[in-house]
Amino acid sequence: MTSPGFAKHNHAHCVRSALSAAERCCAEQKLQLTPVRRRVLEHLLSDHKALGAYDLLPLLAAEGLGSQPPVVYRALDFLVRHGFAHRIEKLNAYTACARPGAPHTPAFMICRSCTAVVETEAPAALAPAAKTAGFAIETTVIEAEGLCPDCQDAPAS
Amino acid sequence: MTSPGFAKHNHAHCVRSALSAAERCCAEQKLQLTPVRRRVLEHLLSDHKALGAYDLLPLLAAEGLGSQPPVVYRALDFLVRHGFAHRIEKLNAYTACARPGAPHTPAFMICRSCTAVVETEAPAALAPAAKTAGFAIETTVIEAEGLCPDCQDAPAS
DNA sequence: AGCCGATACGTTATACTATTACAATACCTC
DNA sequence: GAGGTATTGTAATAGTATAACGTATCGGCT
Repeated sequence: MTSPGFAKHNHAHCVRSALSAAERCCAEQKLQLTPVRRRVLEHLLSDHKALGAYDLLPLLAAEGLGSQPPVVYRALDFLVRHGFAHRIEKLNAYTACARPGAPHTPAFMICRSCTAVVETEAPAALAPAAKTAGFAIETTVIEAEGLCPDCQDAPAS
Repeated sequence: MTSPGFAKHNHAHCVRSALSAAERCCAEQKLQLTPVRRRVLEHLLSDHKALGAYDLLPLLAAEGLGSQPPVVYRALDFLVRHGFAHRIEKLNAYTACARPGAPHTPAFMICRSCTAVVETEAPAALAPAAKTAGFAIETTVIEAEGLCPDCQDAPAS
């Protein structure tokens, strides 16, 4: 499966497959996909956008789950640590992973107009520079901000 | 001049040349390198590390300059907008630019142990993916976190 | 059954990062 | 020297994240 990009797609399928991949991974690794964690992941999947922790909080509260910041931060930490979600540094926000289960180094394209976020695979962009400098890379952040195809066509709103 | 990397270098020269480049640019473009802005830039240059806005604040206050957040955020905004400094998204912090005046797209290597930050040139890593997706890139964030050569040798402190 | 350790959740308080809004000042130009 | 622009000073507040503590639940063990 290639990157879906900004194109329309069968989103219901997209959500289902991500959720079942997460379930499978959790089962294999004896991780607990608890109600809080599951609901946070579902909210992140509901749309290809990034949500801030404080966007998620009222959503959880409305469902009778914890309504204090640590609840959602812990769920996000779990999802990020196990590769079911990613943090978007540029937005201080979080988005569901497009390839849960498969280890990968993601890169993101962020539309500044409609806030859509598309995940793609990161080329090893800094490997040569790191080698030269003797720097041992552990994690990489690659995020591009700009305009998605739709928002280029429909300019200022 | 190639990227200095993490190697030792003549830091006094490094500071002087960055400052005079900033002065030259400001003169050419009729920008004002005011005392607040100049001191912030000097603090950012003093070390190859990233400083948070709230690290700079007491430094300015000790010099009789403004001591409220907007003062330092405005100075940082000026420096970043005109290419004299960069924001490190991963750290919510700011670092002096290694090539002031020359337009460029920077990438960073951040040591998680000693917090040193080295700037290098960003390859156009996402250009192919963006082209495929029809995405128009405006700005790019590329930051690698890991261990610098020194901190690899001297492990846990 | 009772205990233990590990894991997750609930809650309070607080720390850290950033911006809005408005007043005061300086400087430049005409 | 009047008006306009850019900059700074200051107070208040918004947005993001974590520390610290207690409680609940579950599984394994004796």
